[in-house]
Amino acid sequence: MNGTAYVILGFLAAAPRSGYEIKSLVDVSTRFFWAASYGQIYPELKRLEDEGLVRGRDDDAGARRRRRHEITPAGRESLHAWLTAGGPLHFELRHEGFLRFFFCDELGGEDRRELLRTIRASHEGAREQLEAIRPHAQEQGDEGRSFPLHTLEFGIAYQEFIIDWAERMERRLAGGGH
Amino acid sequence: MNGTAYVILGFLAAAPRSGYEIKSLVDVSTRFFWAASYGQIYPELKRLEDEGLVRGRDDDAGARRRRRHEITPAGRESLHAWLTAGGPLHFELRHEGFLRFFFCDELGGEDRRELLRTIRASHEGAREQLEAIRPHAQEQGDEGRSFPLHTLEFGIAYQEFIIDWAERMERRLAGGGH
DNA sequence: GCTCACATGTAATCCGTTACATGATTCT
DNA sequence: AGAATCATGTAACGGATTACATGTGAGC
Repeated sequence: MNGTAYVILGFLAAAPRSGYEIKSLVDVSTRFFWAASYGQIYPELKRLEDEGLVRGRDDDAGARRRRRHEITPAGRESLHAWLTAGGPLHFELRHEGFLRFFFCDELGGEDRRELLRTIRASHEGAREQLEAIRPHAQEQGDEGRSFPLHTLEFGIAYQEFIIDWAERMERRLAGGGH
Repeated sequence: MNGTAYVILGFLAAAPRSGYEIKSLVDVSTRFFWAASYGQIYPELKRLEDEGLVRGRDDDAGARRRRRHEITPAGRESLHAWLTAGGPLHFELRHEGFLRFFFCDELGGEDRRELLRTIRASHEGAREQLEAIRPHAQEQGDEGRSFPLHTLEFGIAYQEFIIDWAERMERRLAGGGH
């Protein structure tokens, strides 16, 4: 079972959802530290159904064709087991900006500062996207789920940490000359 | 061309290397924000050779069978073009700890604090690994390449930022109750 | 003599994205 | 009428890891 399976179970634990809804929720919440695409979600929903962790039923209530997925008791158990499991946590970062920065000795001073501006700009963009999501997290908070908002606030602080670092480094390289 | 190709070009820009050496260098430097395995490096070296960005020769100097790879002028150009390219930077984070934290409303107070301790412990581990690498980065600094050390120091600060957040959140959840 | 580090590669597999194909409904 | 959104899926592809296969040389 991979992380994406638990994203699905996690959202289904709060309410039954369609695959489309799960994807939309991911896009306004977990995507900055755990993204997921349709190409994963639909096959994974089927797999979870086969394993008995999710039950899917064609939904005739609305006008539109739609498949409603519910978490099963076994699914809840599996989710809880994952949430409380010991052992190492999967952690993976791929950051092209830092990779370039690492090789910055190959560059001149102006190119270096330009790179830092690019890094800063991209994290400022990410911060804005997170800020745009805040209303959704706040709604979750109003409904008694406070951790989506905690997570979002961490995410914003995380972006700001990198932005501040880039700023400091820009100034340092500007001062030191080259 | 993917990021891993540029890791290779970046290291070859400083000195000719074998595939094995490149992998070893990655493991003591870029792996925390850009990892690479043999399964990527060897085929990628071949591909870069086919494209004329790298020249590989069987090395008879040492006793051991070994293939020595040099960057070509075209390779240097390609590296420089990548280092100074505009446009968005690839950035990807997958963090199982935050994913769990996001779904923490499903848990009780003690389980939440335990999760935060697990998150903190894993980043403390990462920080130690980075500290262990410091001598290598310092050597690079002594040889005139200062950005590996800058990058490492950022990496350590990054780990500490997350550790501090986890600590604060632990205290907050301990105080406020569940 | 044994083990560790050096050294090169490939194959299977996994995980994930992108693009495609299809179609209904709602909003303007 | 047309565009956007809701909705479900698959196929092709790419990127990366893991495990495997093989062998040499250096130091204990």
